[in-house]
Amino acid sequence: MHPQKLEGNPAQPVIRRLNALRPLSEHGAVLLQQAIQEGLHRAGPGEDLVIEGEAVDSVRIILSGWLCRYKTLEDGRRQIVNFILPGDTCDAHLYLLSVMDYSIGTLTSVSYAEIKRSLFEKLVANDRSLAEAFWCETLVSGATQREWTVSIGRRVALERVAHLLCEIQERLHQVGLVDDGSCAFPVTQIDLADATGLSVVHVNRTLQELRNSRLIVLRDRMLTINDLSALQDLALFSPDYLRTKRRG
Amino acid sequence: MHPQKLEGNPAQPVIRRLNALRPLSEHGAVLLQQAIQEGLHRAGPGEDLVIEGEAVDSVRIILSGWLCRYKTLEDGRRQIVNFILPGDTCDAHLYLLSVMDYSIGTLTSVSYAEIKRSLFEKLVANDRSLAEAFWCETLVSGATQREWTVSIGRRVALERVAHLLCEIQERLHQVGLVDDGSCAFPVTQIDLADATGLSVVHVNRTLQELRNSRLIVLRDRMLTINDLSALQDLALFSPDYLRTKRRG
DNA sequence: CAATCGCCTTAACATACGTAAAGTCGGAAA
DNA sequence: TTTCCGACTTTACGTATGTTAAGGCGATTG
Repeated sequence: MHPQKLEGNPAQPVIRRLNALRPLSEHGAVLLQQAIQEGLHRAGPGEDLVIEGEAVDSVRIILSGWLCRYKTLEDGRRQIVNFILPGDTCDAHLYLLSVMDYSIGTLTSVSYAEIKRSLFEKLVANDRSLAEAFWCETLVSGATQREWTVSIGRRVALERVAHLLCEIQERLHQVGLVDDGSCAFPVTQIDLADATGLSVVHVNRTLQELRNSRLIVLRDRMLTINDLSALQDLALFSPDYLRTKRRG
Repeated sequence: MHPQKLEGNPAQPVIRRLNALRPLSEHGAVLLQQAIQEGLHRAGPGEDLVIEGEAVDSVRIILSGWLCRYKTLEDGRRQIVNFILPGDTCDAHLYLLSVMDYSIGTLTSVSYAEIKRSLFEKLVANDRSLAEAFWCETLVSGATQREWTVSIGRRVALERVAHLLCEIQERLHQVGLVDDGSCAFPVTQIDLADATGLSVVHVNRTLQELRNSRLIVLRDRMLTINDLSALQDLALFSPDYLRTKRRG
């Protein structure tokens, strides 16, 4: 599947992402694109696509827009455990479990493809490269979750916020959504607080500090990282966990 | 595979655990036991079986003993991201990625089976129930990682420590290693601190508080939970994420 | 037997971060 | 236009948790 064939194709970020994890066969890419075309959906901002405790019977592939996975405690405390970005697949295999252990909410309006479990299983049965790519995605998402555990457990606020910004820009970069250090960043400080385990006030303080040291510009839902390597050093960020090289 | 066939069999906890995730075929259970018999190993306490940044080419199934997955930051800060208990499989599919994003260290002496990637792939290719069981294990471990993120991000110290104790006893219970509310607990307070994102001193304070309220007894590497439902309430613990029901 | 070591415990003190509250600002709605 | 609302910002203050330091105690070692 060559890049030039993908221009203007809504499946572009997905193919690009999966290809990076595990090169797709021509056949697999075609199958996947068909399945995506047939399952197109949209949702507005602030909607829940999946609710904790319910069963799901399909896989969703995000074509554009941002979402997050989150869990809530009985008393309302909320923790975002992951951001879901264009090209990401939600829950590629989670229908194997009986119920979801988290909710998925949209942060922006999103377009996505919903693929029924039966069709998804046919896809991965028919093309090994697809099956492996989806599994790699699940594994990388696990590695990301571990890194979040480290971040929240051991990084101080400044490092933690910086780390999250680095991660997001690295991931967007992989699907071609970073332009000269700038990318969309439609995350409110409330969301940022719920993602980092901090309070909103402290997230605000921390962002001010990053702004004052000229490391970032964050305004009008746009993030610009002025000095990526300085920010990465500050955050103790290494992109390895997000960059899976193909392996024999 | 009936329980009575497993008495004194080192593979018992593994079969038991996988069976709960996805009932194994007789054929699959036999294949697995053979593979385990042929790959038996031991390690002492305080050893690293896997080191962050290195490649692995095999899967390890823990038969007895405790381990943990951990990551370290450049300056030495360390975060345990998971405990690995008897019956658990390490990294069932992680050889798909090029390098490990974490280390695995032993907390006690352990016995385990090491299965080479090539053999493991034959196993799962030959028996669908095995393949699905291992994938379910990976998914449950992902759900656990998310719960840890919530715990560290949003639970206060007392809840957090209590939650960890509940999780561990639930998991040990599933493989038959809890006897009347008591189980082994070979985790130092240093480890506990690295797992909860707290300092050792504060872990100590927190344990004192749990002891003083008569919820637990923790002494000589043995943990007894006196009032499980009180502890679970305190921790906002729900075992759902660890209890995967089979699904059609 | 003394010496050492790892782990646990406690105390005193420091601080990163949370909470509460109020004000600003821009965009959407009426 | 006016009103409203959500998000951002800032201040003042409180506290959960971290840091440093020291002592105890059992197990191991020489």
